[in-house]
Amino acid sequence: MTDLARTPQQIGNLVRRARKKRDLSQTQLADQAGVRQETISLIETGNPAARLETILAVLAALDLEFRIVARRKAGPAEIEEIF
Amino acid sequence: MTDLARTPQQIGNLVRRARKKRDLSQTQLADQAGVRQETISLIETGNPAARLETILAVLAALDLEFRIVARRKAGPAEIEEIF
DNA sequence: CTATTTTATCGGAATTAGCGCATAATAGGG
DNA sequence: CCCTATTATGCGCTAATTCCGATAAAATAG
Repeated sequence: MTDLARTPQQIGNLVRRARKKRDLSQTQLADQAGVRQETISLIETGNPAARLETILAVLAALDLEFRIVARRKAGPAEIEEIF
Repeated sequence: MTDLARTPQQIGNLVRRARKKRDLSQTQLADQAGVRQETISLIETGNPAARLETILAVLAALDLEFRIVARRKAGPAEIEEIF
């Protein structure tokens, strides 16, 4: 489970994986994050213009958080981290 | 340097610190990130509705990146991480 | 294969980022 | 102190999220 989050797609994939690991539906996660199911759908599919506060709310609902770190050269495991 | 980024404010502060460490003005950073100086100003002051792609572009311009990790209990050093 | 859950999508309304252009306000150096 | 570089705001505009209320479409269960 790579936690690298350089693109909206990667973030969306990580959100989806974390949500499924907790056996939550988009609707359930949406409720906990205070947003709509539609919004979760957009985020998981990589909406690049999502609002920062929305992403943060979703991560918090999943007991996750961002960390800002020095950019590292992407290793083989991270290349094209689509799924 | 705490890289915890739970709120737009924390992210803004981290961006500002990283920018200054590199001796860049908002205008210079804006150019590198492909946005406007005003946008950098807003981000640094904690604009909660900033677009995700904008934040990612700014971080990339600073050679930084997000990582998504399990939320940890905020230690004493992170409490009220305003500056 | 059918029914139910889950996810993706639609129209409209409201809100707001980010752009262009421009200028106050603030900070810093000489 | 003053002048300059830097940062914070301003207005009009376009574009796009997000909300609301629903509903297709897709996936899963029975």
